[in-house]
Amino acid sequence: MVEAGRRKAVENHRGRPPSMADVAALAGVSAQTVSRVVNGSRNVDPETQDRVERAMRMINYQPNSAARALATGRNKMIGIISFDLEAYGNARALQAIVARAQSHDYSVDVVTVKHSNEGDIAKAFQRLRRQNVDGIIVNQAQVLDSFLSLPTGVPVVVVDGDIEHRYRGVQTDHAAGSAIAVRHLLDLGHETVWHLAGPNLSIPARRRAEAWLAALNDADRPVPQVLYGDWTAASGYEVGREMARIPEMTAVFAANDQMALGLMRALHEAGRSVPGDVSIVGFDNIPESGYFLPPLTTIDQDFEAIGRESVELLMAQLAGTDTPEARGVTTITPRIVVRSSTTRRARPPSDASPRGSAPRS
Amino acid sequence: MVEAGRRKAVENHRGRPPSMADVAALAGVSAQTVSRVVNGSRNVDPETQDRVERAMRMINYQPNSAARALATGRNKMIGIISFDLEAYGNARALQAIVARAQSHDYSVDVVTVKHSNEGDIAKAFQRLRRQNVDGIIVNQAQVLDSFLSLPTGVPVVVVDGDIEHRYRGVQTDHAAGSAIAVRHLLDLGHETVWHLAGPNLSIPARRRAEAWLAALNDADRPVPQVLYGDWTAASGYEVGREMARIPEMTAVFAANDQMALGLMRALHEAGRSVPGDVSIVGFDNIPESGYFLPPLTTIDQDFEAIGRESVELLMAQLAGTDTPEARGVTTITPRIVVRSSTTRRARPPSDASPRGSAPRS
DNA sequence: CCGTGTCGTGTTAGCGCAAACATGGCTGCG
DNA sequence: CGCAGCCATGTTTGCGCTAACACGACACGG
Repeated sequence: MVEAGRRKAVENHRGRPPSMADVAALAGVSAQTVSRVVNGSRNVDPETQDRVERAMRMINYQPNSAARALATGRNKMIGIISFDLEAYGNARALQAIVARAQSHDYSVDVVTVKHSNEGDIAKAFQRLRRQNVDGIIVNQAQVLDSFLSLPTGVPVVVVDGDIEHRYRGVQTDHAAGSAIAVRHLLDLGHETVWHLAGPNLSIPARRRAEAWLAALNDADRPVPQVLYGDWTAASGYEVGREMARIPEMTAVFAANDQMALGLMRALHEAGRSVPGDVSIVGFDNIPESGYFLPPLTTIDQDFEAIGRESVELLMAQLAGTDTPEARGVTTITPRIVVRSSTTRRARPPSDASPRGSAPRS
Repeated sequence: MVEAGRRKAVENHRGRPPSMADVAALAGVSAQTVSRVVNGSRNVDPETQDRVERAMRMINYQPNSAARALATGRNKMIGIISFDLEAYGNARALQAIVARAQSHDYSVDVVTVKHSNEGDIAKAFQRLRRQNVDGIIVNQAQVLDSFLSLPTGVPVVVVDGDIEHRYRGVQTDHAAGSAIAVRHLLDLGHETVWHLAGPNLSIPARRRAEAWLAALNDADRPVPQVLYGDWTAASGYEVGREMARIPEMTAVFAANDQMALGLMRALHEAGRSVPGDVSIVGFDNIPESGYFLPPLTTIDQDFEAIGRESVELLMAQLAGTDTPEARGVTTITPRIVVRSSTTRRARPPSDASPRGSAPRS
């Protein structure tokens, strides 16, 4: 009986969910008036509005978004193309974007892409276009911008993508973050700073590596060879075992916290203490990094800001308040979080002892 | 000119994307025949099919999913309700679900819920219903099952939810995993095992705590007081500072890896070595856990299986091949990954002499 | 040679909604 | 007092697609 009542509330006599026509019949008005109430049109008599709203509640009416989309051409839905969600940064950015979109009453169609080759990304775009999304946010595109010339027909915002393309973008200021990290280590008296980089395909990884190089050049320091990981702790550990054999290495800037963790373990196993012998700075400020041994000094990215800005940029384009000529990129500035993995260099470079018999193999 | 050509390919003369009618006109057939080609109907002359396909490619036709949804009542879209994506397990499960749904050519509408109170979840359901999703997967519902009696009108699959409800479910066998963890520690000679639990609101947390208790009772061991964290490393650290003051504590089962990390740091600061003085087992096997100091013994969850099973269960219901009476829950068995954070108890409870003064780091 | 299928295709109608236009009652102002 | 203008509401139409049915051509068996 209760069950029957519940069914009744969800389906009308035609065995389908209630439509505007059902509401209209119940409230004694036309379907158009129901539509006006649903969409908050101003020109509705308060009493009529009340009657319609009561009728909607009575049969538990929900607007049909497909019909609305068909009639208006808009869907109140944005698409997100995202890569590996196991990566903390990607998941965080996705979370922030979804939350922000919801606050605008937009739904989110998420497409994940395993490999960031052009074919897979083109397929992702096509899938989203079929779903009639109103706009697309590409989260952390790890490829060059060639795919971005695909005709999508909808506004696109790119997060941490290549700056040279024709779409709106949002990005963390990787260069500023890297510069702060390098500066921090140099200020602690280290002769130079080594770099454990992310995969060269990744645009953020390249930006961080370039900024590290620039910061060393600015300070007129020797530039050690770059070593590459793939963002994982495992790769940090592998590369770290090689790095541990370099005696003159006293400071490392790792391109993310996971690789820093792997590096720390490798150094620990090699008997080199952090920060006693080697100071380390990470990037991302993952929630665990404050509890590593030792707690990691790192660069904090503001993912909330990335979500906020990317959605707002898309909304502005949807509303037409964003001029097409404004191809700018919104930049989010990161900040350093100093913990215990960095310290003043034990043997200062100024005195008689050999100073940094520079790079190596 | 190129630009104009591109526009032409995306829009027809009416300033809208090309429709079936446009394809039909170009191919010299009716719209219905185009529909048949698009949907792979068998009763189409190969030559006609070829002509239609060529026409579609020529004007870059994409079916309009809103119109299809309106006409058929199906949307090729499933909804996912997910909680905090910063939590590794949630992000992993989401990733797996999305990937699996895509392989069925279903799109995914993701709704995130900040607080798992009934109101917010009801809103999430409503939002998905408005978007006309064909089915819903609730990822890691952290509440009791009262909300699950909401009339949704579509099939629902619950991941790690309460087993007592009327929907299909998929879950990791938290009980089995916890039992393995406790058994592992007892087998190493520990008198009993302490438990650092997740928040009591969480169903997986409660299951793990209950299974820990049952395992101790089965082995007829004393049951220490449960201590609660909130899944974060920070909470593990806070609780850990208290735990470090309990001298008789030699083994801890932490309900996830992050809390285990915080606990390890607290013990380290208190001068108690892991695993020398205290052995620790975590849960989840996050990618970083193999690089903690020491590498963490933990219970590995098969998130791929969770994604696979939950989507398949939903697809079966959509296809009608799942009988409504079959209200069972698919269970995924986890496995232990033994690393260095656990070792044989240094001072065995029975004899006098210390046997095997455990290795360190 | 005519019924009965089957196959390829066309025609019609309607899914639920909102844009555009129509209508009729009322207000306000010269 | 009469007409312009506005307000609340109704009517018509079509968004793009597919279910259901219609239709002609041809095949085959009795």
